[in-house]
Amino acid sequence: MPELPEVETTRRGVEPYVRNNKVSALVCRQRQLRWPVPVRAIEKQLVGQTVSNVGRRGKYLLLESDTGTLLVHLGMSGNLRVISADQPAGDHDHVDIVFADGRALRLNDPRRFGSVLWTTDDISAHKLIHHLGPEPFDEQFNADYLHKLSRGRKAPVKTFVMDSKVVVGVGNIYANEALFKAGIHPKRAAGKISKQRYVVLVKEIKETLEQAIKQGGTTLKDFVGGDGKPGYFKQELLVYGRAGEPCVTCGTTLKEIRLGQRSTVYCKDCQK
DNA sequence: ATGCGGACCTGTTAGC
DNA sequence: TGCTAACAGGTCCGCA
Repeated sequence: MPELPEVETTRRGVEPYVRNNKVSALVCRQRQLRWPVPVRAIEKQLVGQTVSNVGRRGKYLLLESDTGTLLVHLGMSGNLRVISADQPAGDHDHVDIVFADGRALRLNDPRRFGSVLWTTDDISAHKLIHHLGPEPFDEQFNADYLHKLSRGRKAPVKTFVMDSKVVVGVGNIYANEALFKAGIHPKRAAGKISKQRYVVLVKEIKETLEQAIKQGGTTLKDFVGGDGKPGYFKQELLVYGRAGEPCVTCGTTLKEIRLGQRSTVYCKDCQK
C-alpha cells in the first residue's frame, strides 16, 4: 500500500484531526513492529502534549510536539486512520494514539514492517532520517544532481532511484512507472545515463508522484472514520502489474524481471 | 564507497 | 478442495 503518495495522502487526511490536539493516552497492543515500540518513553514524554505539526520526511510521518517527535512508518502493509477512540480494535490494530477530543489515530499493519518510534533529537539528526536524500518535489532533486551522483555507479538505474540516500519516496511501483514514461531500460547502469535522459526521468518521477497524490486526494475521506479502503487507481498504472500484457504505446508484450528481488516490468521496445 | 543478499512478518494467490 | 510455495507496495544491516 504505502508508497510516498499514500503516505502523503495519509498525512493530509489525518492532519486536521491531529494538529493542535492533545494526546491523552497511548494504547499499544503489539510492541513488536519493525522495531519495538518505545511505549514508556511515549507515555512519559508525548502523553499530555499537544501535537503542533504533522510532517513527513520520505515515508516517515512526523507528529511533532514541544517535547519531541513521534515517527510513524507504514512499512509495506500499514495504514493509519482517525477513528473514535472507543471503536473496538480489530486484527492488526497495533497502536492507538488517543486524543483528548475522543478520537484516536489507529495504526493497522498486518505485516508489521511499520514502526512507531520516539525521538527528542532534532529530527534531521535522527539515525533513520539524517542520511536521506532530497524529497522528490524539492528543487534540489534535479537532473544535475542525479547525473553527478550517478557517475561511476554500476547499479541499475531502477535500483539507483529507489535508494533512499539518492532520493526518498520512489518505491517499486513508481520506479517502474517513471522509467517506462522516460523510456529508460530499468537495468541500464545509472552511471551510463546522459544528463538529457535524467532531465526526462526527473520530470517523470515528479509528475508520476504528483499525479498519484492528486488521485489519492479523492479518497481522503477514507482515512477518517469507517473502514474505507483507499482506492488504488490501478487503472492508471502503465506497466506495474501488467507483465504479459501489451505495452500501451507499441503493443509489445511487457516483460518482467527481478532487480534486487523486486518485480520489474518494462517494455523492451520502448525502454532502452 | 558501493552493491549485494538476508532479515523482519503475515496475508493472498498461484500451482500442484 | 486442500496443501505448499512463492510473492507482496519498505528499508535497514552486515558483509564482500
